[in-house]
Amino acid sequence: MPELPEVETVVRELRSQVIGKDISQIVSLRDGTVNDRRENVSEIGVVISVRRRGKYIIIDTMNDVLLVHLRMTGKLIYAAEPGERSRFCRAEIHFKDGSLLYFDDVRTFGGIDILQKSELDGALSKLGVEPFSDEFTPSYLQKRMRNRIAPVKSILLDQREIAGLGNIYVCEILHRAGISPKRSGGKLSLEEIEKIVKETRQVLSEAIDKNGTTISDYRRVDNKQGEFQNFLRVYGKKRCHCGEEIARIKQSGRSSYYCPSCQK
DNA sequence: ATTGCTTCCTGAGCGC
DNA sequence: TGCGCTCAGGAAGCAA
Repeated sequence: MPELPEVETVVRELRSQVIGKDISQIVSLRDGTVNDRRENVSEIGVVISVRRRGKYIIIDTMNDVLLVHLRMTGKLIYAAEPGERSRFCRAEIHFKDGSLLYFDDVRTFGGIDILQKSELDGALSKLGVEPFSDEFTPSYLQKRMRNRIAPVKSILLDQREIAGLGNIYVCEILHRAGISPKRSGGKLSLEEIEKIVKETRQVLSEAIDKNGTTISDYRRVDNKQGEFQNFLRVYGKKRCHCGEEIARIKQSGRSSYYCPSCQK
């Protein structure tokens, strides 16, 4: 499930593959995957830059902008020339030099929006702070947690509060911070909030260094897997390093893994 | 304003 | 071998 480290890995790899290339066409192989929201449909143009905001991939071109979200099972796979499509290929981005990006997506939740540059800010306006920005401080998080009765797990997953965290990394962050996912956000001490901020940056940095976590579908642009799945401490685990059995509970429809002994 | 549930989708894994 | 069931979950939409 691509979260910030996986999307960041894809963005870095896309930069080295597609910047400077001229888009010839975008082929939609399934209704709903590609959404062209421009008023005037014309040449998209050369790729100027590739960026990330939360879990969104932003591909800036000369004339427009492509906003890609991988959701659960989306992948962007580079090929120097057209070959056999995967069974789950939903779209293709073709370049004038003959190379292309396949957009594969088993569960079809992901998509590619083609926007006018002026629409981009609006499309991203609801997203909260970036974990690596200066705005993500204990004081910011404390304000967002204040008086909240919702579990800290749910608040950290909310993209309007912090952009980029998903189920796997929130489980890992709370485990490293020693905080139970069941705790109400409003009941956390400043010291605990400081730990969350520190461990968020730490876990995400380590995961980016390992090119993300491949549990099932996530792949890099060259179709390789990430390696951080080998360093997970709690997500999908049976036993904690302390010897205690890892507990698994459902919180708003998602699995939370935690160690009842290490996380209070 | 906050919260939590439902929905979208399809493959994998499991019991029988 | 194959059927039916459950599970995985990001985020929008909606109801309370």
